[in-house]
Amino acid sequence: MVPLTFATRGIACAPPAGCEVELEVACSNCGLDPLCNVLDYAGEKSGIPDGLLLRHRQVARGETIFRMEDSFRSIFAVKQGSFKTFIPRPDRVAQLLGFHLPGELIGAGAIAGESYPCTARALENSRVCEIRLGRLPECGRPLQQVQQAIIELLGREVAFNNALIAALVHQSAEQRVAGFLLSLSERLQQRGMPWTEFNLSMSRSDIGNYLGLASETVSRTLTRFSKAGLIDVRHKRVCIIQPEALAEIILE
Amino acid sequence: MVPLTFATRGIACAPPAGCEVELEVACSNCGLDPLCNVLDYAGEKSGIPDGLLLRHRQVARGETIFRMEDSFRSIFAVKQGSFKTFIPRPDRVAQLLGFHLPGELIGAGAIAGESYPCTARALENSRVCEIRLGRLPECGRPLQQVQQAIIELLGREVAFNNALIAALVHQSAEQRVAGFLLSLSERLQQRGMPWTEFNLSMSRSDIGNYLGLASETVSRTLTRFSKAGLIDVRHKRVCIIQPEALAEIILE
DNA sequence: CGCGGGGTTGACGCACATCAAAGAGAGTGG
DNA sequence: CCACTCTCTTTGATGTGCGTCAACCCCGCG
Repeated sequence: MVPLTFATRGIACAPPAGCEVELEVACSNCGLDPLCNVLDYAGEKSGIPDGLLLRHRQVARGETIFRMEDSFRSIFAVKQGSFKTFIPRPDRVAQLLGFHLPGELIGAGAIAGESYPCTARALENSRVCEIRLGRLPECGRPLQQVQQAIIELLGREVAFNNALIAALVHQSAEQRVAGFLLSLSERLQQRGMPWTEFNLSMSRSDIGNYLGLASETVSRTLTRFSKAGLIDVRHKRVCIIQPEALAEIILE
Repeated sequence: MVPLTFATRGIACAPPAGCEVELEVACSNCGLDPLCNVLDYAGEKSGIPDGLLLRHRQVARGETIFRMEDSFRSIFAVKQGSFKTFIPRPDRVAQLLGFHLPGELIGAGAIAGESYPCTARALENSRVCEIRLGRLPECGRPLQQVQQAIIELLGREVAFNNALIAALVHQSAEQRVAGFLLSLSERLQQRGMPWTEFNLSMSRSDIGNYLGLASETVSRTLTRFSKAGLIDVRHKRVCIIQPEALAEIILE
């Protein structure tokens, strides 16, 4: 069965000077790399209008990069750290839509519309690249190729969401949590980040909200996995010990 | 809360001669109308290469218009009848992804990829329009506009799926079934079809599979709604009596 | 007429939500 | 450095929504 992920993927940028490079996704591993290549951003500002590409903006933990209903301006790529996207609800607790790891895109869902359909907030101190998509025509690149890149990007997103829906609806709590852990691990691996041991930057209730479980259930399931020797959890730190066993659980 | 739907929307075609027109979606209400307009298909075959647009193909109940892994060729628009899309599973029962009503698209999720991610099967005797998307460059239309139309189409799909995921994961059986009924009704209304009374062309177990419920639960919930006077169900025929009350249920 | 597949209805059990309370970290201030 | 608080996490006890199993019903079809 398809692991629980949700996806949007990032914008290529030059690596920064003198910070923990190992925790930052390389441009070649960033989901927006294809788009950046089309735009010829790989080389330093080669003919790019100023302010069209904002590299490595710092975002503090808890800060939001856009809110629901804000008019659409940019797509963001996570370079470092992590984000959550959610729909604030007047009456009830907010509805979590997804988590975004290094190399992944945020805001792609708004491309077709006028405004962002959700709010995006940093789960930890992070860095993002930003492309002012509305100003793309200025850059003089062939629009056709840019559009093609966007279509492929959205297509992956659609395919992904379909898989996610199919997976989520029928799975037990154990399967969802196992899938969630494997999904995080796979996505980190895909972007060239450490993937056997990593941080759960989101809270248990965020995970529960995302998976449709109570936070207590998430907690219980994690400790059960830990006692069974499948993983090691200490606070927010997770180590995947037996990925095959987790995969087994998902398959029932 | 967002009602349960999933969406892809259709290709504009000329209405057929001498068949139950009231059960067939008008071109102006078809989801692919924007794309058709860009291609200038509204008028009869104005400069369209032969075989690029196939209008009003008959599809018998149970017939599949494409299977998973088939290489991508076309997007389909339902003109009449209904379809289900699903992922066949070797081990277990098939996983249902969605239902497609008149005016809605099928196969849009494959645009970015090489092959269809699911199988599409007619739930009743139906009619579809088909656009050979791979051959679009031949038509001489500005590719840019076509791409823009596709981007918007995919964007809607992404937004829709996000809403669906958010809704599905947290809802009770009653909320899911109520949302499902309202979703069907709204989608029919949107396409100018009869929407207070209509056919549930799919089986109870299809609905259950789609909503992540047992078919018995779907059945029980429907009869409960019926006894409460919210709807009227007789076999496959449904009449929505108190849409407001159903909407109320969804909001908890 | 009998047969078969989908639909309905009931009885029962379990997985997970809910409620409650105690434990553990991260700040904050003395 | 140690209290103190606040939030997040863990763990336990209890209730319930829905899945599962099983029987029966209804309708279409040969």
